[in-house]
Order: sequence, then C-alpha cells, then structure tokens
Amino acid sequence: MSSEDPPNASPNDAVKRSRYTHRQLHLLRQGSTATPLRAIAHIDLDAFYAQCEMVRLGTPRDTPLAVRQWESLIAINYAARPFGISRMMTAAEARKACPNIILQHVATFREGEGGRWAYRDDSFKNIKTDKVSLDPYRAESRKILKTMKEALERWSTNESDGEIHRFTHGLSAALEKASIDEVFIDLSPLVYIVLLQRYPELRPGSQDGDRDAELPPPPTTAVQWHPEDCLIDLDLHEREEDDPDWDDIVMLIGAEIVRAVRRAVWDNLSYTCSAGLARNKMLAKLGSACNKPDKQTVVRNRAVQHFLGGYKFTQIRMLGGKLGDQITTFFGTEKVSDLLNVTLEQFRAKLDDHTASWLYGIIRGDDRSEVNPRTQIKSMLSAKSFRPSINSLEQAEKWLRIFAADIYGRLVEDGVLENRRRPRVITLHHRTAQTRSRQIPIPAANTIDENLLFELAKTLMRQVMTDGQPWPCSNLSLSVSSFEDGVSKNKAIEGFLLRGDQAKSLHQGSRPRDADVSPNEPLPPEKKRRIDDSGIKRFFAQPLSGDNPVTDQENPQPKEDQDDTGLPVEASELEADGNTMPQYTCDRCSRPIPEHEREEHDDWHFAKDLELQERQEARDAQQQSRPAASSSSSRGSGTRGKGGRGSRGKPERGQMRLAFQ
DNA sequence: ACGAATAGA
DNA sequence: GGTCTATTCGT
Repeated sequence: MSSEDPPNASPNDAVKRSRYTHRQLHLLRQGSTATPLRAIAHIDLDAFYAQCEMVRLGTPRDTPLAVRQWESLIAINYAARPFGISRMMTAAEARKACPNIILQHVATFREGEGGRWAYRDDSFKNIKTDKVSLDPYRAESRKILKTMKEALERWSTNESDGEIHRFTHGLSAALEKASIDEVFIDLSPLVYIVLLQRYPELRPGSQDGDRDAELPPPPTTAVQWHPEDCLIDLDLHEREEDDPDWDDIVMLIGAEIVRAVRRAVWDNLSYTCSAGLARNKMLAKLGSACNKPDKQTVVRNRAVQHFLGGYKFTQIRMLGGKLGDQITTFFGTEKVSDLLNVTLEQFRAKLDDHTASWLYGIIRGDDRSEVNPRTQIKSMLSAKSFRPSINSLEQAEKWLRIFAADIYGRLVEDGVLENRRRPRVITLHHRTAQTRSRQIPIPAANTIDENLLFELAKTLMRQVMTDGQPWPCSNLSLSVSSFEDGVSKNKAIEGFLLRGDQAKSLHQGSRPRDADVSPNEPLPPEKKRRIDDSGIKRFFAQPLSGDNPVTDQENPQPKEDQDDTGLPVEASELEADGNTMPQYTCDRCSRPIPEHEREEHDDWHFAKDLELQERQEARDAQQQSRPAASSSSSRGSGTRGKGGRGSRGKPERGQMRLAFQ
C-alpha cells in the first residue's frame, strides 16, 4: 500500500486517536507529496475567453455571449449555454439559436498595420489579412494570477502570527500556472499554519518526540461545511455521521482558503472561477469540473474511491490521448472501476514499468506529482493556417513579419528589453502535405528586436524551401524557445532575492561567490526535486548549499568552513547585529547558538530530520509521479552544455528564485 | 541539438 | 472540429 493511502482504521474503535501521525502532519509545511493530509486546489476560470470579453465590454452576467474566431466559436459563456450553443457551432447557427447573443470576435493583427493587435469590427471578414491575437487573454490571465497570489499571501501573513510565527513564518503556497485559465495551488503550507493556529495541541513539541505517534483526534464530532461547498459523496462503506479525522479538517480549511482566493478574483477583477480541492492534483482537477460555474468541489479522502469509480479513465490527466487509447485497447474498457481489477503484473505485461505503476496508482487516487511553482513560459509561438493555401514567398513573408511582431511584443512583456530573459532558438514550422520545421540559434551577440526575428525567420524560410516542395503551404508558424536568464536577472537575484546569501556574507565576511553561480552540481540524473523552493529550504531561506539535494543527502552535516548553522536567516542577522548574547552549544550540531534561539534551532533540527527522512523515502520508493517524467531522468547524459553554461543542468533555476517577481 | 509527436484548451 | 499553444519524445 502506498503511503498516500491512509492506514485503515478499524471501524469499531471509538476514535481515541487520529489515523494520522505527527510526521504526516508536519510534512505539510514542506509541500511534501508523501502525506495523505496534503491539500491541493485546482482553479479553473469559467468560460475564460468569454468572461474576458464580458469584463472588457461590461456585459451583464446574464447576457449570452460567445467569442468568435472567423466563423467558429471558441468560448461560450454560461448565459448562452441554455440555448444549446456549443463550441462546434458556426456564428450563424449560434445567432439562429439565440438572436440576442453577442458574438465578439477575437483581437487580430492585420497585415500592414504594424505589430499591434486590435479589436476590429470587420476582422471576421478578413481571415486573409488578419491573424488572431490571444494577448488580451494572456494579460487578463496575468492579472488573475497576481490577484490569487496576493490573496494567498494575505492569508499566510494574517494567520501566521503570534505564538506560532516561529513555526510558520515564510511558509507560502506554491502556485502552478497549468494553462492560460487554470492553476494548481498547493495549500498544504497554509493549511498547516491554520491548523497550528486553531489547534495548539498540534504544535511541534507536543508529541514527546515520537513523530510516528498518532495525532490526537480533532476536537469536533462534525465538520461544519460552508453552504457553498459542494461535497463529493463518501465511499459506500463510509458514513457522514462518523467522526471527522484531520484530513477532513484539512479539506475544510483548504475550502476556506480557496473561497477567499476566488472571492478576491471576483471582488478585484469580476471573474468567476470553479475550484476542486483534494489531496492531489489529479483529484483536484477532476473535482473542479464537477460543479460549474462559480462553485467549488471538495473531494475528501473518504470519497475518493466512490468519486473515481464513476469516471472513464480517459478523463484523467495524461490519459486523454494515445496512451489512454492504448490502455483501452489492451484491457477492453474505459472505466476506472473495470481497471481496478487489473493487477500490477498485468499492467506490466502491456506497459513499461513506470507507466504501469503510475497507472496502477492513479486509478486508485494516488498521484504524487508536485505543484511546480512555475509562472514563466518556456516557448512562444505565433501561427497562421491558410485557407486556401498560400503559394509564394512574398505571401509567406508578410506573415513572417506579423509573427515576428507578435512574438517580439510578447518578449517585451517578458522582459527582453531589460535583459531578464532571452530565447536562444528560433523555429519555423511549415505545412504542405507534411509538416516540416527548421530551427537555428538566435545569435547571442545581437539585440533581439522585431527585425532580427524577421530576418532569422526569412533565413529559415529559405532553408525550408530548399528542403522540399514549399507550396502550396497550408500552415506556417514561428516560435522562440530555450529561454535563458539574462545578466541583469542574475544581478537582481544576487542583489535582493537571495537573502540567504546576504545573511551569509553578513555573517562571515566575503566569501567567493563562484560556487553560487558556476554549474558545479555533480548533478544526479535528476531525481532532483523539481521545486526546491517549495521545500524546507524555502522555509528557512537556506543558502545555496542546500540547493542540491544530493549534496545534502550525502553530507547531511555542512562542511565546517561554510556557514550553515541551520538558522533561519533572520536569526543569522540577529546574531550578526547583536554581539553579546548568551549562547549555548547545540548537542546535535555542536554549534554555538544564541540562547533565545534555542527553541527555534531545535525546530530546525526537527524539520531537517523530516526532510532527510522524506528523501530517504523518495529514494526507497523509486516511483515516479507521472509516466512522462521518466524519460527525462534516463536521458541526462550528453546534455551538459559545453562551455559549462549549465542552463541545461539546472533547469528553471532562475524561475525558482523569481517565481513571483 | 534537432525535428516530430503528443496533449490540451 | 479546427485552431492555437506548449511540452515531451525519439534519434
């Protein structure tokens, strides 16, 4: 049984103790994927493009509206749905079904009108000269994300106060932008704060040092759910009358936070969204689609079997494509409930080991994938389909100009001007009978501007044309990718984001910084946890020595010549400022610690132990979170950059630091 | 490193 | 169902 499954409680026991342990509780603050007490939210904007247009136009909520792209509809608001309008309809059909519907065309770029998109009354007549722009929606998406982050931030600072502050300061929720209108949030650290705030008996130190001891039961016999929370029915053998355990309380608190986030989005920006709340991403995502619009759905642990059993597995993330089709063929069913009868061995006979064990777990509600605090995009693409096809280089180049302008504008938003980020590769895709693509490096010496992108695109176009038959061309696209962090960004990081480093210098004078910037990681094949800064190091603002889990694993004790007292940064700063403080020597690490920091330091050891334990478990269970994740770990060799640039070896590093600006 | 394929809104 | 975007896979 995986450790995500709660241990069985014998039903006849009066609940004297919780099913959950202190260890499972305290893992919450690290965003650990290994605890069944985790709280993950998935938030999905309702009919997003349609709402964007409603907000922009000031359309009342009860007015039917759809977003139009040429003759088809790409988003339909909830007021229009009772008329039977769906995405497969044409504009004419929609108007017939609902004469009063607002059909708003998306913004477009127009040939010969510079690189600016605009909303144009006649764009639907100009499929030949216009190109769709999704920029307005990207901009709204950014605003919404920012509002959500602020709401989460407020929550953590409000709650993490007073006596528990030393256990909880610095904790925050990881937020992953899953698409233009969806986010995952790992609420676990915030829920942890609230739990400690409301239930003093859960605070560290109250368990007499035995982390595997069960928690005391929650001091309630019934959970008071908010009237607007939609609950998934419990599994057949579970009863609503049974006393709640801490996982129920976790969901209750999570629901409160999600409600606050959704409320903030509504109050500040007038967007409604739907949310799912569960112990992992997969369940949260299924949950958010259960009650729409403007509702939130809670999938309690005790409801998971019942909930999942009713689905086709092709609804589960990653199973909607060819993999799902294969599985359907192999086992002759699309139902989760049927697949539950398939043994792991039977899965292994048809699928590779990783996929087999991932699938075995996922249909049982076990999903260990992490919420990856990623906000920055990895590539930008601008494309156009031609109906009818185009037949000359001259025609093609007009579109390349627009692609270049589109992408350049987005690069500016992303900070190319300030040298924060810069793509290294540009690619041209070209479709005739088949799709062909060519890519070249963007010369590092050049300043990226619209014209450079255009010139590179033309170069690629020439290459594509010599490769084969270029006409008639039905689709053309230009993209930039392989983003790298610019110089000024590194300065920014060193200047005011790596507080751990600051504290380090402050504490022990100057110390060579090379180790911080050079790619010195003896990188393990990348069992590397994707999001170091959602782990314990974020809590403690650890300096970079903690950046590499492997180093940590193999050298649990920091080297003597480095400052790694394990103190929170704030403590280090205090130490540097004040000079005559009573000290004691910690018997765990033999370091001098100010007396008034004793408790905090003990907490640090406690958390550090948990961290090591978690890693041990991660190694033991060589199980990956997703089937797709496996290949990147087996590839690793030969991808090290030659000049030791290391941006390949340390993916997303800048992102981790600057995740939320 | 490159081009193709897959996934999802 | 067609379009558009983004990421991962295979060599």
